[in-house]
Amino acid sequence: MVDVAAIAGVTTMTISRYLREPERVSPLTSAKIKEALDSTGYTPNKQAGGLASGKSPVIAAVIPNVGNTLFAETVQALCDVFHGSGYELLLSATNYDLEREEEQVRAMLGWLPAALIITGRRHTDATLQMMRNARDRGMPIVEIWDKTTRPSEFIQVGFNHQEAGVLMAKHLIERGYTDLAYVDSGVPDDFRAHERGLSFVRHAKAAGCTATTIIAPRGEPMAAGRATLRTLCGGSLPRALAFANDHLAVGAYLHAQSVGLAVPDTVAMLGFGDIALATELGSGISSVATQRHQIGFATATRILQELSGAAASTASLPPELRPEVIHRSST
Amino acid sequence: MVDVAAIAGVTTMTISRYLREPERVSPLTSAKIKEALDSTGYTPNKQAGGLASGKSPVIAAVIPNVGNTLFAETVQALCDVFHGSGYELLLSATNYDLEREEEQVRAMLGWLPAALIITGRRHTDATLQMMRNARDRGMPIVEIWDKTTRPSEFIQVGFNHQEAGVLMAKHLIERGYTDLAYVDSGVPDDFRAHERGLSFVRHAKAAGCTATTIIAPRGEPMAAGRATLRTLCGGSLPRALAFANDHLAVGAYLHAQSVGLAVPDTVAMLGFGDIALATELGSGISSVATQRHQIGFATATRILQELSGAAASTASLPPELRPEVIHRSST
DNA sequence: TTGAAAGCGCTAACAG
DNA sequence: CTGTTAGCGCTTTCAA
Repeated sequence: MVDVAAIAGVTTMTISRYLREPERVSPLTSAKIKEALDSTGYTPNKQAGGLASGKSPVIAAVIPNVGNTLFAETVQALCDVFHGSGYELLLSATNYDLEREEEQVRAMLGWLPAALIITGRRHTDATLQMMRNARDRGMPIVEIWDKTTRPSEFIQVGFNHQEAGVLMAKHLIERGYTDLAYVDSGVPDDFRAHERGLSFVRHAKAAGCTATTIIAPRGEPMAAGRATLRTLCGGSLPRALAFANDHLAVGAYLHAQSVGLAVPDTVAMLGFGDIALATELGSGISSVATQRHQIGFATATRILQELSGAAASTASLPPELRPEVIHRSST
Repeated sequence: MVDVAAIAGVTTMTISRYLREPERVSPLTSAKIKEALDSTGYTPNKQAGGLASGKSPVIAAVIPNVGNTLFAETVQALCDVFHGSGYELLLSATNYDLEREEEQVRAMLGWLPAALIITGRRHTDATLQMMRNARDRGMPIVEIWDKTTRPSEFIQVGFNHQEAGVLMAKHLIERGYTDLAYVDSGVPDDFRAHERGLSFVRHAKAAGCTATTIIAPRGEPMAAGRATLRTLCGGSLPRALAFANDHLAVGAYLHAQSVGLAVPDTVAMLGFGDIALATELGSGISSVATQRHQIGFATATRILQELSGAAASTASLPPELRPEVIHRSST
């Protein structure tokens, strides 16, 4: 910056001002600075800037797994919205491990990000402590992909997984099935999937149905779905299956196709997530649409709003992200 | 840090040292510092640290689209390897737009990242200039998902797309097909897909086959694949189709199933990317395996190597990431 | 409209 | 093993 200033014949202060509030620099000076800037290929050092100003144009996001389509699309939406707003995205993956989440959050907060996006509402005590501290210092903290029924201490952009579980049970019951099972994710810390399962089973039983939970093996999810159905075929096969996610459902559906099991006549299947494939496969797999892109979009929008100083009261609430069963032919 | 130092009864320098080189602090002092650290919940300010040390524990990655499974898995691998190494990942998405890429690179370089990961080898002149400058200052720059046959000015971790195109053509020719077509991606800036297509067609023609290129519509790729096949069925259907990516192939495959077109007897299909679904669908779609996880892994490993000061000569070359046709039943 | 001075929180280099 | 000094590159605040 010193070089640029020397070339333009001004002080660094003027350069700095030109970069942040160009309207406060005279047109003549601006022209000189512009030229100097081009000739040097200057890139402002953001660390120095952040240190001096106490803010940093970074937004931190902590996600279980970027490789998962659901989260990947949410992240993509974040990138899209933040692009052009001047914020960068600092990303980290926890691999569904709360300890690792804690480390990541600690590391990210060291960057004094303008906001923190974190997945879900379950965190270690230490993580929660850090989140509260940060919030109290004015940092917007958004929990995504979950939503409690009562008001929460952080902003939440997502939906209620208990309701989602009930929704799944209701759908199957309405379609006339009474012998149900929930195929749960094999990932121990995938709390949201387990939560849907619990309330699925609870609701189904309360409605007088048979309902059990089956845990899919870990590993590649489609293969796990396939394996689960294979195992079930060995014993007693429930009349209708609700899956923790579409990948499991797809795997099971494909297995059914390959062994000639009729869907939904012999076994009905309901997925969760509504990935593109659910529409395309066979005559369509019924699934719960979750608006994963919308979650990213709403989160980013809400954060930008908060950061631009819109009072919490005026800040419009995130749009309703209520999940919805998309009925296709597998149920 | 001043507070922590006061509580522990030492100077900030000792705290700083404890955090970075704990073995150089006496056990007694360490214990006190540890306690002070816990009691305050101190989080080091990374901007200040970076500014002072001239390095920053961040690695920048510029990717076309995080929502795409291929890149998402690469990114996931990056996260996994960098986790624990002390580096964070600064991520941005270009949406296959070189202008946007330029902006992003400029913004990211402002963080003085320890390394830069960028997708592909085509960039605007300004981007290239920035990359060269950075490299000359010692920053490892890695171009991923591509590889030129000649030595390149940057580190490349990926494979050669011309060879991949030839590979696809060869596979189909070996299987006895002579009336071929390449279904290209509808994304104009997906250069790598176009490049595979060009050499696919060139090789096929040189081998005496008929070969054309068909451009898939933009939009959701499976739907695009389906639409492409539907269109082709209206006119003359080539005997074998090579697709720019597996999503297109899957869409087309599903369309074939739904209209009762025999695969591969009426039309053969070869995908690219080898996503999990290619294995699972029907009796399997032949596809080119690209080791997308491996690309992330090799990139991260290589970068850590360079950063740990391993001389360029000793740094082991990234493992061979040669694509490979996985033959299943669709060809 | 521009500049001067001070300092953000940390670490490098050296001294003790 | 621990402390002192200086300064990273920028922005804030105030003065001209």
